[in-house]
Amino acid sequence: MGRTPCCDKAQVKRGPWSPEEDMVLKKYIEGHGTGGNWIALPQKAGLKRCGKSCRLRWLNYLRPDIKHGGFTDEEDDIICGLYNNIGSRWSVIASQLPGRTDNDIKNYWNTKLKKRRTMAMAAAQAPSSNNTTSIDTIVDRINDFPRPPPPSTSPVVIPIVKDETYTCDDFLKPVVPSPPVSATTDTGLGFGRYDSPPVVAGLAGPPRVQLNASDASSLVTVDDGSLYSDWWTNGSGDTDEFFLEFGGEVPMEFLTSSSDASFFDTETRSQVT
DNA sequence: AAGTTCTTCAACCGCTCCTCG
DNA sequence: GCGAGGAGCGGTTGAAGAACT
Repeated sequence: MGRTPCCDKAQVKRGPWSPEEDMVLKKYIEGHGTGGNWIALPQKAGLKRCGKSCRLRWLNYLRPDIKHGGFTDEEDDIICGLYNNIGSRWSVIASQLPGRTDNDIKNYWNTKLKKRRTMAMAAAQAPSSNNTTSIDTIVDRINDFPRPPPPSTSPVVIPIVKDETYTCDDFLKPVVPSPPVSATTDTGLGFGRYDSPPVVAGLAGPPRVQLNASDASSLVTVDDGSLYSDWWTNGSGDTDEFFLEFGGEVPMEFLTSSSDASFFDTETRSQVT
């Protein structure tokens, strides 16, 4: 038994809204308000639409003072900065941008800003001409990487945007301070997803980091000729995001192959296939 | 000019959260 | 305290138009 659907899909119209439907919905809400009940609204307004569809149409398109497109540089910076701080909390980000909807911002991020960030990451990581780089450089790059916030059970604090300066072009500078570095661990610096011990690729054992080559940033050859990489991964399955905290002296020591998704055992420091 | 690929964004889906009885 | 139902949210899809070959 699934849950009762909010409306009968066979009875409601779907797809793009016609100007007539827009007018009916707009006039009804302007005259009566939503009544705090979107499910009942379409019937009252005489629309053959699902209540959720009406809500979405109103909030994302018909609502007064909505701005579409034409994001300013300042808005770009705010979105980038907030994404850096709180991740894909589009509704929270939208609340900081008057006239913008979460859907608009989400689309804008996915089509424009995400690409820009990817390019910025690639540029920041481009190996030097002799194809080697120092460990210090790698540590700097890793520290400068934008990263999603660590999981937290504490309430989300909405940043006060006006008191902070964000620049998209300078997006690699983290707004969130990096976690404190332990002086005793020598396992590198990075972050990714933590897979609960019993369920990673059917293997039991210690925690493992899932590395997904498609999301991993480029490997870098360091002075001694060995390969290093910071990384950013989406992982898959039932995973919990976490920050791996590594020491500052040796940033990474893993992953000499960048082929398909692989797992890295943080305890044995070996790749698990 | 025609076909193909890419980009954009409105809309849908399914999930979680919240409220109320 | 519990369950039902509505609201809200984020991820994803797909149609339409633009750009490219």
